[in-house]
Amino acid sequence: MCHNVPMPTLRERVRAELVSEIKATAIDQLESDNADLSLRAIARRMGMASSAIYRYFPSRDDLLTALILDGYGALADAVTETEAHVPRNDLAGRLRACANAIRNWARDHRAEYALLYGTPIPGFRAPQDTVVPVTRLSGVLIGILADGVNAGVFGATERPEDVRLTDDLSALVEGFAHPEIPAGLIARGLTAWMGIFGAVSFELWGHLHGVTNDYDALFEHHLTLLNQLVGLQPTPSA
Amino acid sequence: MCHNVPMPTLRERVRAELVSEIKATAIDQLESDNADLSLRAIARRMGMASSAIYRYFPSRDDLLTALILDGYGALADAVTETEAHVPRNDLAGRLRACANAIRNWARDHRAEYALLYGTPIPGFRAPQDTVVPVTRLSGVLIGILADGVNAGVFGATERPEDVRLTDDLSALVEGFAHPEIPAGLIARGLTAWMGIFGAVSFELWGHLHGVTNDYDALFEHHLTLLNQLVGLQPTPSA
DNA sequence: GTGCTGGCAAGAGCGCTGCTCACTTTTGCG
DNA sequence: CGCAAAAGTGAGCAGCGCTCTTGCCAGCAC
Repeated sequence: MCHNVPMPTLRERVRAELVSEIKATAIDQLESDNADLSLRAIARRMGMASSAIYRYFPSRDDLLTALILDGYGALADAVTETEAHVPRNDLAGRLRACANAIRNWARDHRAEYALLYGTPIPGFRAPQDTVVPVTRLSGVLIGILADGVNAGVFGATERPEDVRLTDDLSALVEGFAHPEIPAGLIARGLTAWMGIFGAVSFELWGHLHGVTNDYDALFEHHLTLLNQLVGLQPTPSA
Repeated sequence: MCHNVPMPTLRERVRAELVSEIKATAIDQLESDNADLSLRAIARRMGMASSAIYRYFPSRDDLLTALILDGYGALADAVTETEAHVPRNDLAGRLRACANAIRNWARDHRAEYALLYGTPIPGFRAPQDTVVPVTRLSGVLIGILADGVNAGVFGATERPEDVRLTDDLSALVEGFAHPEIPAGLIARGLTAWMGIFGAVSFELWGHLHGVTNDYDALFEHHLTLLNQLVGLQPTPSA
């Protein structure tokens, strides 16, 4: 009865191994074929009976939900890792790094990005489970804004706006950011945030086809505009 | 052999009727159930054999393509119609009207919006066919920018940027807009455009859940920010 | 009016899917 | 070693997209 002691049985270890192999195969199938994933195809590729999959995932939607959860985590990892390498006082650079990390991760994991930020086809995507990694991701942006408030970057230009945020978000901001971030600045951050994901989705879904061939340059310029929209200077110190 | 004379045979008329009834049933099914559309279900609901559908649409993807095409047209209609009711010199109001028309249409046609701007699941979405209504939609934005250039609204503040647009887009701009629109302004318009669709998608796909309960206010403020980003004053004359 | 032809509908059928269930095999603990 | 729990199997059900054969029936030539 080793309850909370993380001593995995060999059974449990091989089970976890198989679980992640199933997920890897699923992502591989999603990524290669643009078709939707098929449990039977996964089982076929893994050399096991299709019914055996159900020992590990009770349904196809549960597999998808697991993939979505992993995806949010992986994206948050990529963003935090990239953003951490930027000097803390280079606020604009940090936002750029976040946006580029999101874009690069999305381009490298098209299918997963589609799962996260594409059409939420079925009825799953349990919000209770995804809230943790999503909070982790948005926390990076909030951290940038908080540091900017601390540094007095936005100071005089910002005036309170009429956007009412939920108590959840207010609590989240309070939890993440030590200083108080004015609601107007949060709103500007949201505009930038939605602009980033809008641009990434537009690029990936082909809505920029025929607009430009240099997606990198467009995105860079996009970020410049968004940076000055939230009130961040290109390079404050360097 | 009434070739180009639009004299529809009674056969052709009832056929067109049935085609649009199939499409309506498909959209209804997509809208009510959040499931993906099933030709058999459509046939079942219309009281006909499933194989009969194939007389009108050679495949399920062709039906989807037709729906996407109609969707782009309907969205372009809604936007142009709404934008036309705004005084021509109220450039910011026209952009607001476009954005609100997009958002309202998306909220009223969730499934169709998902088809247009969600995950492009299969391999279809023939770009050759969708280019016309898409051009019609983007032309509205270009028209606003062109009128702004004519009025000298953006004048001094705009400097050339390093975003290289495709020849296609340049030709499109030339075709639509009589004056020359600087590439930097086009880029700003694109940022606003992607910001609008990003916000609409975020709202519809539930990514603003727990952020705010007042989506209207957030979107309005979002538009204010985007308007001042492209350099449009709230109300230039009124 | 009769015969024919071409579009329309129906239904069986193929291979695929998610999923269930009865069953056998394997595994690891007591 | 014995045995229960877990893992894996294969048949089977209902649904799907799609095809093919069959039959129906309106409209035109004569």
